[in-house]
Amino acid sequence: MNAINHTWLEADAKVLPATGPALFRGLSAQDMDTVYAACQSETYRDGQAVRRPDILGLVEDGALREDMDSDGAPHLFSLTFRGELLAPYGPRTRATRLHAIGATRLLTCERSTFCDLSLSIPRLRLNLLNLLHDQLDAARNWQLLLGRKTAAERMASLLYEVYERQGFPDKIAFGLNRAEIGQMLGLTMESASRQLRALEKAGIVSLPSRGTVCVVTPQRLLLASGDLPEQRRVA
Amino acid sequence: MNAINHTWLEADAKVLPATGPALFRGLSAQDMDTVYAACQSETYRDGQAVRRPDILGLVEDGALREDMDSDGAPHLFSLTFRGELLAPYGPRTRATRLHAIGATRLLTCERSTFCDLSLSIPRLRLNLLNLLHDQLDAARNWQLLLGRKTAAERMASLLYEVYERQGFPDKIAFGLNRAEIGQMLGLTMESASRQLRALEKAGIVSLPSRGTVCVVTPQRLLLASGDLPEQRRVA
DNA sequence: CGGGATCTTGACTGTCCTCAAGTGCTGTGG
DNA sequence: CCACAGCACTTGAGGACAGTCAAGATCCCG
Repeated sequence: MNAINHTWLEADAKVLPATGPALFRGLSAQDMDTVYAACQSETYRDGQAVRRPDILGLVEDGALREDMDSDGAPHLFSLTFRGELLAPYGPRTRATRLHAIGATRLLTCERSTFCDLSLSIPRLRLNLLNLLHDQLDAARNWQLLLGRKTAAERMASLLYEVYERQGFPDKIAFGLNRAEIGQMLGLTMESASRQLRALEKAGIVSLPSRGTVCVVTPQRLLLASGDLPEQRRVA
Repeated sequence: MNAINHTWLEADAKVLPATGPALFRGLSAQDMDTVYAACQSETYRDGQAVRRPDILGLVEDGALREDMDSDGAPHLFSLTFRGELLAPYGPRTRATRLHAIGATRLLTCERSTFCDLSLSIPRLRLNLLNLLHDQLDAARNWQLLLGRKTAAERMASLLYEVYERQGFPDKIAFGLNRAEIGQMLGLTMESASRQLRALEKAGIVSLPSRGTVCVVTPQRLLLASGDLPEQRRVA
């Protein structure tokens, strides 16, 4: 390793604890002040349409759903939770629509503002790049889910992933109905319902009310998702 | 639009015709010389394992396959053709392996070198970001394919996509067997074979030899892929 | 020409989708 | 407080599509 100072892709620095959003990893408190001063925070009600940010959208609170129009009807495509970045859209991105799930706060930034910010805080660019990589990873994992998993494994995977991304809460508040869960998993409403009930009957989750799921035995949920390395079949 | 000059995310410039790799879009001939002087060009034989580049890998000639290990056995996951960029890997990327398909030339660049390059050629950073966005788009389209398409539509989609990405050649040389085609599409070898033969019987493609597909009627192939907007069912 | 790998095809099975009926929430109005 | 309507959800029966298993055909190589 040479010691040249690269402003764009610098090595990891330890300035802030790794608690906050990944976008702000490694930023000093002073940097954060600069960022917040430059960005706008927008608030949305449950179900309200969200304007897609120019380049950067960070969910500060609540959650966002992204719906895609394919074959006529819109269908739920992805979720973005608190602390996560909205998937950016490139020049050739399919049209999707954003809506708030519950009361949601979104930190956004104009393209030009972000450019200025990233000039003074190079670390921001590195973080954005890493987040893009993460999103690519996530998309690939989802490809694995849709291409190679059974309905039961898909449901378990989705539940565990949401459980994990929401920080292992007592109850995960989806705000999604069976049809929407099915859309994410490439399943019908009926299949989604059946799989969810099967997990409930197995004692892995409980369904106290509509749109709410409690994970009772996380290990067994993870096991059911087929993502544990021990499950690999012998060649 | 204000006229502030942003070195990182500048507006489109027209310096070179849009023929070459998207990574070099908008670069002057002089810039290109700088890039090629800084990067290494590696040559691989058919089937040879490819060292994953640090940050940047551009396929100058040939093609690369990327295999992922899930549930024990490796399976073909994605293809990168001439002029395209290798999907970058983030801090949390699943382990994948790269192999050349046919004689392949790969332009690579050290992380530090790329940093230096992008300092002197800011446009390079913009292009890289746009390419990342494109890859995210592609991953999402593939999610759509795996989640919502039938076997027949998947096969047609794959063929048309490869046909398009290879520049509409007379014959597309896959270099893949039925099992590998199936892996990409979330199908078995037998299903892949059946779907290919169905397209052949329908006169949409011809299969002159193993690993080779000729697109006879591109329109009908595109139609079979289910990606034409006219096909959208009325709500 | 022969051997091995790849591909094709058929019969059967299983998973998930479709269609349909029924159940249980939730909010509203009497 | 109850009746009711509307909606989401559940459950079942049957069917379609893709997977599995197995046999046979074809190609490619030496």
